[in-house]
Amino acid sequence: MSSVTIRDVAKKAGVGVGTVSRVLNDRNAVSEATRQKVLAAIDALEYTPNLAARRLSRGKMMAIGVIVPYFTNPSVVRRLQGVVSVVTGSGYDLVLFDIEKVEQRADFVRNIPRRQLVDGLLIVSLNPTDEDVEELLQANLPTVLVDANHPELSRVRVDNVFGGYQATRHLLDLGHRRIGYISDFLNDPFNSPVRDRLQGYQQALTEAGIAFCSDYHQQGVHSRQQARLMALDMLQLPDPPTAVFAYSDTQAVGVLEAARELGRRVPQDLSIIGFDNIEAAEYLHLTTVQQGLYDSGAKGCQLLLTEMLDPPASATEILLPTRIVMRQTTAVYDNTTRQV
Amino acid sequence: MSSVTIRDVAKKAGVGVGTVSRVLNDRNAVSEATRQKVLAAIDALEYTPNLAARRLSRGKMMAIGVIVPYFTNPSVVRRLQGVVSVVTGSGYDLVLFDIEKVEQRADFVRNIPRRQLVDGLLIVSLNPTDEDVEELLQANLPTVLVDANHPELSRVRVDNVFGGYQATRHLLDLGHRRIGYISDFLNDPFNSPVRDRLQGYQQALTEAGIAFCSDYHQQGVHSRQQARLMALDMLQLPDPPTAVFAYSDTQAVGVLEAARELGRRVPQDLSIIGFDNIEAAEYLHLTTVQQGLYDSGAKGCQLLLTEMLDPPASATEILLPTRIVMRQTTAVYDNTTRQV
DNA sequence: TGCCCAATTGGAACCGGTTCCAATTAAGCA
DNA sequence: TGCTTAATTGGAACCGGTTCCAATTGGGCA
Repeated sequence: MSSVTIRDVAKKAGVGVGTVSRVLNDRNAVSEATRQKVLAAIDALEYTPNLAARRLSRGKMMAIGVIVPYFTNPSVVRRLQGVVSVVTGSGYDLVLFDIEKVEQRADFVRNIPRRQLVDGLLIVSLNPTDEDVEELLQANLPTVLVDANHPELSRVRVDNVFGGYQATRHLLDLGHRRIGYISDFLNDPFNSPVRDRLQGYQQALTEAGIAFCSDYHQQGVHSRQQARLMALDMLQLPDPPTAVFAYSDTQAVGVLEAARELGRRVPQDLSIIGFDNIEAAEYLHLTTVQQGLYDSGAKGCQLLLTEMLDPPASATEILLPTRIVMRQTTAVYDNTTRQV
Repeated sequence: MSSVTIRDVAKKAGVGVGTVSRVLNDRNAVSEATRQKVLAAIDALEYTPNLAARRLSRGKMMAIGVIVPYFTNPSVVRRLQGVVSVVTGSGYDLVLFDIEKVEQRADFVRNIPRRQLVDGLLIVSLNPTDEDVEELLQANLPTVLVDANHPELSRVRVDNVFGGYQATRHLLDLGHRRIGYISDFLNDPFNSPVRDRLQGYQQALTEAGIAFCSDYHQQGVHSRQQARLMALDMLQLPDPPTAVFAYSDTQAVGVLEAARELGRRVPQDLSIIGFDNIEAAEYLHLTTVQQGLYDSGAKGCQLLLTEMLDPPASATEILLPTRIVMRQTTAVYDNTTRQV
């Protein structure tokens, strides 16, 4: 509750407030003797600058905002961890906004710049609309997208078309011909990776001379449970897929559960590949497409800090690589040992 | 970059700044006609109050801080989710501090109250020292602990002694007599649950007339990998335990891996029980002691908001229940079917 | 009609920093 | 020694709100 102000310090040290401020901010136009006097006074009074006042007069909030959707999603949490690692020690504070409902999104994106709450903004796994971007640019608020895309904003992401291609190609290379894709809803305007990966999936199929079969694609809300239900359906088709590509590891786990329920052995009877390489993937021995979740957050945050210092002329794009992590849920398609 | 201020609005509306402020803050001492004029001016100028200025003059930051250690820990993340759910929509912003190194802790706890950055503080899974508490109380900063303990601070937690007792008792009830405990380091001053659960474990053993055997307790840094190594050791003792109680689900997964590596069937040859009931526990079919992770965050945050409004005379404690969630990693001890 | 009180309203002072400008001091040089 | 210039320093003005106090207005009542 110490409301000792800079004026108290100035009085105690027998100097002017400007001098104290200069000492606090390391402006070097202060003689060593004076500096020592001021530091002594600060120490004696246990003075700490009031942040709100500093922010007001500097016009900077010394905070960066992070907008995160569906905080329950492990891949989002992992990206956030990357962000946190960079923010901690940058001198900025991290203000977290969670979006659980679609309506909240517009509110946040609109209000954050207006409220002048933060000096920079990180938007994770959420595609902004053109109007959002307009608003952001007009407010002159440095913004970086992580795992999201818009031509006018700087961004860190992966090539999801290629990722989907890689996953599908991996299964094709193992000899699979009937390959399912279990995904989030395709028509979610804020989630473009789901469409990109489908595109990669279709590209790989086409390349292999296989026609896309709509029975082999199911979409639903993003959850293990829902993925399980969709997989249960798909695996009970008259001519079920021998391999499934799941949009996320979370969903792949649902597929794994469905397979177990139906008595299909993985990988002998069914190959499963996920996407993300979340921590659970490792101990479930799930083959997956790895993307640098943590890195995307860290890199995005670094990029933001850089751009806050000197605003770039145009948006930069950092593309992180994806790669297959082979574990034990995919195997060569071999009709002779199959039980189904 | 609209720097339209309250004075612009006042001029435009032809009223005084005080009146505009009153309209903004819903003080009802404003006539309807004036209110309309002001609102029209606000609309026309697209005015939004400057947060920093408001914070400075009100002396409130409208933000709550959350200190979180080891953000990588799934149980911590889950608690944080609970916190986020309550903060969102409370009108407060959430400022997140991550502590990865022990040295950081003191810095944070010391500096946060001083910097007057937040109006309330939530400390998750980190026991404050007496000095920390002294500092906090002196700064008059409302603080609530989540999954941590100190008699002078309000807190939301579980009875870890009882939780440890429950877990061990469950194994004893299944007929096990050689029961291991795999845990974090006991001497970590900031982690008391690890000692509490050990106490419960020992209590249950004593009650069953079983002497505590130090070979059956291993401690190490909190990670799946380390738990795996410790389990590997313990399971290769001449007279290995038939059941293991792991301090956390994360560590239980490590034990699960060790068992698999050694060819021990779970639960036929080895029973494993974890603690927390994190999401992964469900799809790994891990028997565990459930504690309301999400709830603890939500309740803690609610408590904090309440106490920020009217400071309580003394600290409150909310004890959340724990209960066994039986899944498929524990079974009756039956020597006849054992392979080891 | 005149007086009193309550409801509104205007605006100065304040919150606690930063910054800029003018003033003072000291150093450098002829 | 006198003058120029650079280095320090003090402190008023400012950032953009809120709040309090004094002033104005209008209604109710005798």
